Amino acid sequence: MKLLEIIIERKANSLNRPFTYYYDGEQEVAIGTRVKVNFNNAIVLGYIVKVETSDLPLIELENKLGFHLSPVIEVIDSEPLLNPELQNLAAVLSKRYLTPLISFVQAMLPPSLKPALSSLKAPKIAFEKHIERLNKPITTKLTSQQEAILNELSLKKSLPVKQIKSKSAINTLLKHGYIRFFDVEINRLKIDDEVEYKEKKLTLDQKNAINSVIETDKVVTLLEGVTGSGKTEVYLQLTKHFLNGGKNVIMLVPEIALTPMMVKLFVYRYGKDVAILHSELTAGEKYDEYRRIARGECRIVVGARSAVFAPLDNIGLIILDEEHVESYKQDALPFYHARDVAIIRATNIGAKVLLGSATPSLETRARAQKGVYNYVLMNKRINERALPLTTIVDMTKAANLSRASTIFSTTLLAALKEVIEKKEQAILLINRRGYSAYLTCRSCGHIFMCPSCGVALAYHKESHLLKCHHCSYTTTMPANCPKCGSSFLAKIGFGTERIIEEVEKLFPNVGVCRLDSDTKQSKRSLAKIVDSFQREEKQIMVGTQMVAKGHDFPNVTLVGVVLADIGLALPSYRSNERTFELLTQAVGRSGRAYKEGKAIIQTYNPHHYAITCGASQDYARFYKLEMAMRKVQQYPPFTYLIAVRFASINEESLIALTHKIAEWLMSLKLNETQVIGPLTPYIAYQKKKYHRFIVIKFHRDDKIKSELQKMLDNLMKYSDIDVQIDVDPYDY
DNA sequence: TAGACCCAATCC
DNA sequence: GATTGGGTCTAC
Repeated sequence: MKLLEIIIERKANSLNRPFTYYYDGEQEVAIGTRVKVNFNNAIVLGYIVKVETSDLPLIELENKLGFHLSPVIEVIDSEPLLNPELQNLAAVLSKRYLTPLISFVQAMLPPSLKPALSSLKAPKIAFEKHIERLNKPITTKLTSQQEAILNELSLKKSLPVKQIKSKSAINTLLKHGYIRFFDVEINRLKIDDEVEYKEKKLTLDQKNAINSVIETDKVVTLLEGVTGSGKTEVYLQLTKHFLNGGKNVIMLVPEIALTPMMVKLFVYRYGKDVAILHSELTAGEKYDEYRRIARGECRIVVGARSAVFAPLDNIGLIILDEEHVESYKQDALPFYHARDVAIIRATNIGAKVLLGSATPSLETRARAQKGVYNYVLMNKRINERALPLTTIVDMTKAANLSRASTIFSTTLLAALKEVIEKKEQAILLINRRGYSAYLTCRSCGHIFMCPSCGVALAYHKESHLLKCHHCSYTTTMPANCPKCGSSFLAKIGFGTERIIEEVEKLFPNVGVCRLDSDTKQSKRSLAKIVDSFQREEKQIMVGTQMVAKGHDFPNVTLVGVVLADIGLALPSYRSNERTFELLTQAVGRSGRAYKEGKAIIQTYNPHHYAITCGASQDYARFYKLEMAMRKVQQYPPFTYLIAVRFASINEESLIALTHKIAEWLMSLKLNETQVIGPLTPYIAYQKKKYHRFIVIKFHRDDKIKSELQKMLDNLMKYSDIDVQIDVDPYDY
């Protein structure tokens, strides 16, 4: 009889431990395969983490172990889902991030293979029916169609049935036993590789960068290269170098939807050796790609965040393009950062990591500066192109405001007019969806709030709804104030919809389109909007930060940031960095081809360095000033942060417990460690639960994680309180 | 995390 | 008398 230790699909801290079942069936059982079991009156899938054999009878085993043993209902897989390298990585990450092991195992696998009951209903292998020739000699008279099929079969060995027009010819050939059907596994993902690529001659900078990555004895290299310095070519040629050396490569990009070019280039260059993994693939496509990688049929994986877990063997290099982009951090369980996972994984297997960015995250840049990472700079643009001429408009100065519009300054209005007259294009960026930021009652001051989050609801004109931008709550636009009954409701602040309206009012005959997460509902509509703008059917595009990313519109000569300050006020130590990055990106959209570009930034903080440096695309200065700020405030990279988040239906017990935990953490008197809180988050009440959090700021992790682990173990008793730990949080 | 069990409130 | 909802407990 086999004793199996399994972890089950539930992602609760209190269940983050193995449970033992017995199995006396015939099938092979190994670490890393899934089993179906009965767990506390429910059928769940478990994932085997240990296998033991025993000759003792069941009753004696139960006595020895001290609990009742249940049988495994079914063994699902015939072989392990994860190779030993990934098994080990999951275990390491679970410890590092203080997160249930099962959540990492699930993150590593496509929906069809996840240890979760839902995987059994997910897509299976897809087949296509083919025919092949049997070696029975031809004894009957053949029609011309039958003959044609046999001829083709003698050349190609097998043919997909759906390619053959005449069903009856197939049937006759089958009946005579000349051919037979068989199934061929197919790949549901069709990759578009319509792009021209010629290997480019490298500049000196690029050659240096490539050699530096190859020659360094450090695991990580930061490639800081200004926009247009040719980082992509460095990635492609480094990939070639590693492939030639017999090693495989993972290429991570922030969001595939916004950077289709990178995928196309790799696919064009390496064809079937490339697999693609990202969240917009269907479950079937993910499954097919995953198996191709696991079977060793590919040598390069291009993908988003979770592709860092690709089951690729023999990895020599992991590249992260746009290393600073926040989407590399997963903001739900398991809270990992793809960059850190890449570094851990590469270190374990003796591979290298290349981080590329024009504006590296401060942590990365600081480590490069300190010599922890190898540091390569490429600050020459290949096609020397002037930076856009950027103007910062101080919206606190009355002289800058225009009579024609409450939103656009005279400067931005004039620039828009000029673009329209010249038949060029403009992008207007406003980092807020909807029509107005909130709705308030003119007579009593009531503000319409989300009942589940307690934040102001945004008014959306197109759908005529009040929407919560944090949860899915929506309600119809009320006619009267629920408090005083007044019908004088004011829409305060503005978003993309309002900007569109303003543009249409001011420039009635100009085509305008909107790009934000409301209009991008589906993959197709995003592409449609982008396409129509690309074909210059529309002259002005209004959108959220989405418009600032990736796309290349050669005829855009004006970028207007309607209100640059929105991000600055957000409660996070990273808000300056976010604002700087957004502005740098936005400004960089202007004048990308031969025409000279302009950018206009409207702000109430015209002297804030995040805004001035963003406007002038001065990363070096921003880095210096922001580092000074972080040092004073003791934020990363000068410290490490861990956020411990608590949630409960019962506010009183939540407050009591979080205070107790904060006091306990402080009483540990850990070296150079600061315990902050309990704090009330921006969204203090959500999904019927109250929220609090504690932040731990520290310089070195001597004991913190082990103490937090103790806390989690003790907290198992309090089932009415959820605890989540976010290592290296972004939203504090 | 989710089902089971218990108890009380609520309904026709 | 049956049904619904909330709180608590536990898992191999």
